[in-house]
Amino acid sequence: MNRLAEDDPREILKTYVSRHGLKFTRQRELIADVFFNSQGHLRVEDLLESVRAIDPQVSLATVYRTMKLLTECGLASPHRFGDGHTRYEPAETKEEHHDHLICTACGRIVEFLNEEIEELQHRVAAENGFVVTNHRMELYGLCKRCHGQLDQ
Amino acid sequence: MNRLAEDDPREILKTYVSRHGLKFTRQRELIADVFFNSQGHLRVEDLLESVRAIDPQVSLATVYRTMKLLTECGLASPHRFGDGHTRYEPAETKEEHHDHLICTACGRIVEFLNEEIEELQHRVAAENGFVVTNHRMELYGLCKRCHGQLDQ
DNA sequence: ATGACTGCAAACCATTTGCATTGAT
DNA sequence: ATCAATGCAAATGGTTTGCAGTCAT
Repeated sequence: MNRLAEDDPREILKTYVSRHGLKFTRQRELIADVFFNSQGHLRVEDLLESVRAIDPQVSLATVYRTMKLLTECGLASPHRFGDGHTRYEPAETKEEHHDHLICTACGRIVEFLNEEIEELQHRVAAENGFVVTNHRMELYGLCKRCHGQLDQ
Repeated sequence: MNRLAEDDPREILKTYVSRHGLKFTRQRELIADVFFNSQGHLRVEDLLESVRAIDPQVSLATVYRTMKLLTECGLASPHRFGDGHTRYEPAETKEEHHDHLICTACGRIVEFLNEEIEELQHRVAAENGFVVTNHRMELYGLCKRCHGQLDQ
């Protein structure tokens, strides 16, 4: 539960930024804070809204630029679930990779882990001569609630 | 090898179109022909190029509209592999669903089938209360050729 | 002081759409 | 003849970028 300094995303960002001759601005700090304290799967527009609740001057462009920066330093990862919006979630480590279930009725997004599938993916890739660096797997359908509602 | 009339995409399109009060135009026929005689995974721009080699008057908008129509009648399926372009491939039947391996170096796209993974996907979904209607799985990495080149 | 960052507005770019004309039925 | 489809150009919408002023170092 206790977060060590070297695991704190804010510290990672600070280090990355300084090592690259970049600057740790008020906006970057705010956007990163909002992002890491959110539930994930947020669109840039959503982040902007939350950010502007605190500082109404922040621009959309800056949120885009900051999320790109967070992606570069390995703290965020973008996902596109097909609704034309890029959604960001805190980056995962290799050991805790997860995939997504997306409810096409209510938009709910559920994360899941499955080691067996991961292994099979690597096996299939190897059979085809590929070395996999990353993958995406999304299962679209109806969640329990929406499936129930459609039944009479 | 012999394609029956009811399996011929052109016939399926003709039927769909007439049942819906739509028209089987010269452009639709041409675009469908080009599409079904191509290797798949083509962008709309690519299709337009091939189509214009035969009829230079065809517009981009018509190719977009036709690919949407082919998708509606179940003959084509769109994929987005993350380069900002929608790619179309001939629709698959339920029994022959496949997924993709994408080489991030040369762009090569390889299709594969894996029943085991499909089963696991449904199991995982069920465990989370989901009924899956469709899914996407893409494995990104380096194909044999590109992987070899990077080695010294 | 330097040069990276920001906010703004304009640009991008794949895709969609309005409209007058054309063409399949 | 009817009304859907086409070609064109303009619009859309998420995202990016140029630029002049601002701010972290």
